[in-house]
Amino acid sequence: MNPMDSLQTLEPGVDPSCCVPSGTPALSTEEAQRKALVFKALADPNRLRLLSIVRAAETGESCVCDLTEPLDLGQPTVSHHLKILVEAGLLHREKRGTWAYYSIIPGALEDVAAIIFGL
Amino acid sequence: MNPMDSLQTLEPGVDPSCCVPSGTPALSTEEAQRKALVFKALADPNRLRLLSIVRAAETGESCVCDLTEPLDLGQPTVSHHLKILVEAGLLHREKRGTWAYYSIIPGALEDVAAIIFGL
DNA sequence: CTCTTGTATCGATCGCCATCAATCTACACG
DNA sequence: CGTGTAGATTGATGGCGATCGATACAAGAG
Repeated sequence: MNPMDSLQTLEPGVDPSCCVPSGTPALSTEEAQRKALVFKALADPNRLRLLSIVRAAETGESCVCDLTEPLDLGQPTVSHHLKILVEAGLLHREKRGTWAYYSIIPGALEDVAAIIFGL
Repeated sequence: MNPMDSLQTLEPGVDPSCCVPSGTPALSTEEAQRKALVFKALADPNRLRLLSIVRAAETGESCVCDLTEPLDLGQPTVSHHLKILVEAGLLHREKRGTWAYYSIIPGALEDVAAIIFGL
């Protein structure tokens, strides 16, 4: 479960799906599983709202305390959702002092769109 | 649970999210839930493979019997996955004779990408 | 060092979902 | 009509995930 490993390694040059022969479908089992991870992260309403809030923030980043209230969720739950978004390669976590600031990784949303069109 | 109702009504002109005031986050609860439905449909490896196979088909459509084998799943399970994809507004189902043919709804993938960039 | 505050982790619970076996429906063919 | 086949539906089951309360960890304030 290596963080920062989902979107980054999605389309390496050695991707065997570029010219799939036959027998196996266009998408291999492992590829499908890896790509599904990103959509799993997006498949929760509260996580979509988290991304929306973080993205709409003026500074481009938000700390957990700013995210707990508008979602009407407990702090552990919000922290859990943020972790999932980080592991999916969508959010970046930076701890400054007591607070943890989350921001959208540049290009992450474009990468997700690329997955969709690359099906 | 009205089929054909997920992606089609995603961006009507009256979408209240275009100029959200404040207080509530950028994404309302209902909006987030509706948009999450599409990603839920994409959040399963086997469903991603289904989309991939249907999309790669020469005729642009496939029947269930062509999809059961490459996925190594039972026929009821494949039928279930296809239903979810249809209800998400991603696949179109057309029954001709004994067979049911599934094809990707034109513009559906573009609509999903629009959701991502419109967060 | 102690206290407080922000955040992460743990453990448990509950509901949803993926899957299968069995059954049902619809259609084609004699 | 009966038979066979493609597909959908149902019911049951096992596992994963969303949520919470409690707790642990980290860092600044005093």
